[in-house]
Amino acid sequence: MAENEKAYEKVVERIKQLVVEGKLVPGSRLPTERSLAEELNVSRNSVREGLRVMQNMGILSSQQGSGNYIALNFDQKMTELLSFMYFLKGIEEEQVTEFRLIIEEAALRCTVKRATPEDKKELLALLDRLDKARSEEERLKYDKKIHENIVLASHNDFLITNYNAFIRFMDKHIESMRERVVRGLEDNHKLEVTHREMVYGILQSDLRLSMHGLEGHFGYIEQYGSQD
Amino acid sequence: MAENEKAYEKVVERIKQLVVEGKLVPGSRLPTERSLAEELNVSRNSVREGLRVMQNMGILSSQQGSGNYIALNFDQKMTELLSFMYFLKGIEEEQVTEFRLIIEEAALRCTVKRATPEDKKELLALLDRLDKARSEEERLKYDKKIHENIVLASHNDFLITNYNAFIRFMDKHIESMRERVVRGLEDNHKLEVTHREMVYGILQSDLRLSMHGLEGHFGYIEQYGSQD
DNA sequence: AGAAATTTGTTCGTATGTATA
DNA sequence: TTATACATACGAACAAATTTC
Repeated sequence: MAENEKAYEKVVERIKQLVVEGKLVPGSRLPTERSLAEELNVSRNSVREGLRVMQNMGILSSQQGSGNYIALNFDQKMTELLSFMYFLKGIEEEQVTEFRLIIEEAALRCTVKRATPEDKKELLALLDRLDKARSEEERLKYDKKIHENIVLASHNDFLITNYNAFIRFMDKHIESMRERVVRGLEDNHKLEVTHREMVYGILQSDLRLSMHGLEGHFGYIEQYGSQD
Repeated sequence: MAENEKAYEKVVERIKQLVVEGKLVPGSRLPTERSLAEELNVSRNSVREGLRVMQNMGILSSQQGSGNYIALNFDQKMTELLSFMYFLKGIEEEQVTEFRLIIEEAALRCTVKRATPEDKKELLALLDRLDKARSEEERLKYDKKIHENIVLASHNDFLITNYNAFIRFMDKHIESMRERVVRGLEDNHKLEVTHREMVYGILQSDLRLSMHGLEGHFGYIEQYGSQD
């Protein structure tokens, strides 16, 4: 046999196989734990170890008394996982800011081309709320939301997933960065102008205006945002 | 109690906590399964379910007879996971090509600024081998390697991880795409010129030249590479 | 080198809570 | 309501690999 494969790996591979073959689609009920155990010649505990792995990846959900079902809502789990891995890797600050700019710049290009009327309406609403916000806490909230919605409006799932993971990973870092930028600029006016340019550029499909806003935004980050 | 948290989730959270607190760093040995079980008031089976989840995420590795350890190299598992998730998401072809261009364009910008003499030497060597390659199989190999090394030379871990996952996920797709492009262009000469421009641009820190090569490359993909 | 202790790998049996017909 | 099927969870046992003395 020469089976170096662990028992639980058999289970994971079997489920993956069924998914890839299309025999399991979202909503499908998996074979019961007992029947999987019998089929793969492993114990039920090993089956459970394998199913747990898939469950934690967001690929299936378990319902006690009913069964295990293919779920396919891994966005959340994926985000969680990516952030934790980035944390473990301990990536340098320079790379972090660089990557954020890369994602946002790419998203902006897509969004200017592709934003729907609904996207535009939402962005305008957020800009308005940011404008009327009275506390720094509120401004931080809508600042974040504007950036997030620009990425969402790119309608590119790769960009969206990466951005979500990144933001989750960097949340605290970004908050303190905004603080330093606002302090450096003495008030938020200049910063808000950059948001306005980004959004108006999207509304008018004017890439140059949007990019000018983004470059200004990250220019301030470079100028005032660094930690030391 | 009203504990909705499942037993294995306790374990995952505990390990994460230890990592975040810095009590576990890459290479550390975890508490034994039995001691974790006792500490968290769960059975050893539940502990194992939790550890399996972490193991499959690439966060830890198990050695029979020795113990469980926080992993040193997450990259491989991370790549594998990302690829599978991308597969499951079933992302549209348009988004795929778009994302690839985004990553490679961003990497090129970084690499032109940041490539080390070793990076440049390696790229030049690969270009030479691509030039001298006699079979289409060999050309495909060095084509891939040049793109990969350009990303590696960006020295941005986010970009590198994403590219690796992406390539793994899209490997077959990219191979057949190159085939169609070469057939469309009738020979590889034009395609090789784009590689040459990218690499020479990096050697001479000439972003414009590099970008011209990349744009040409993806232009051919857009023109001939689509599936239908 | 070898024996003992430790630790993970795997299995089985049992009890319990939940969903479904 | 009852009976059945199912996941959840625990504990005990032994095998296999590693470490320690």
